[in-house]
Amino acid sequence: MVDLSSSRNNPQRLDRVFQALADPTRRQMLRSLASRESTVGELAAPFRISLAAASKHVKVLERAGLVRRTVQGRTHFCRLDPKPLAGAHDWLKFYERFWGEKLDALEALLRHPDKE
Amino acid sequence: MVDLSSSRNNPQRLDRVFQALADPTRRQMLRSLASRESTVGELAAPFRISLAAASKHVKVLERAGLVRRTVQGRTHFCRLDPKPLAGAHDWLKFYERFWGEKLDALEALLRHPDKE
DNA sequence: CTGTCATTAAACCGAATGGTTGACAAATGG
DNA sequence: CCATTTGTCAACCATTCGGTTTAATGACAG
Repeated sequence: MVDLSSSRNNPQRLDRVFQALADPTRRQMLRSLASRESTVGELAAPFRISLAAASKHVKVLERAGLVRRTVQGRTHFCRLDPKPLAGAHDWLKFYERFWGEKLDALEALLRHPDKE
Repeated sequence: MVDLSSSRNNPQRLDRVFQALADPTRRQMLRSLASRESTVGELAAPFRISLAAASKHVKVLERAGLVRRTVQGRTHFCRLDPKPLAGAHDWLKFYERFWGEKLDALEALLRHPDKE
């Protein structure tokens, strides 16, 4: 029995992941979490936003499965869960062949079609 | 002079790309465009949405730099421009080491071609 | 008990999103 | 000329987003 909700190929999960990545604040938070586990307050610190706003961002990342949280007393420790990123990476990988060197030739051909 | 708006590392562009990818309809449109250049009507056909809605989706993809359009008479031909996807791919590549090391058997099993 | 600290919850705001409908423009074809 | 096709635009609607402020929860320190 496969856990579809956490599958790399679950399109709904992909929606949430890509949407989570669509915000620079959240992307920067992920970068920060890549180097060290942090509390919500630490994640909020680099930004000129309220703690409540940062808390919302963390929740979005959590909903996308990119962050896991462990509550210890009154502080919430967040750590990166990279697995959903692999799903996004896989999705993009399909298009890898299109941006290679060969594309330029194809593009030139499409732009200047001297024959059919 | 560097064209920042089309740079792979332009964060604003990355915002728009990830946001464009956060919708399953648009992802499917990109898939379709990967195999063949299509008109807006052709892109809209597989979905139960109005042509106007599809037109909006195409515009979002265009704003993200993922689709280029050439108008020929009354029909608009859209084709994939994959370069911004390379930027997104690059961003994700940074995190590859986080999931690459700990790929267990189950995850390898789930690593199948996209069904989307 | 009483504060203070870390964080979420709730209510609100303006802007964006994804969808609709109806009107419009322009090219095509009788 | 007239109708149809292709697509956009404008207005509208409900929902979501990213932000705020103010309140509430809950854990530690006196």
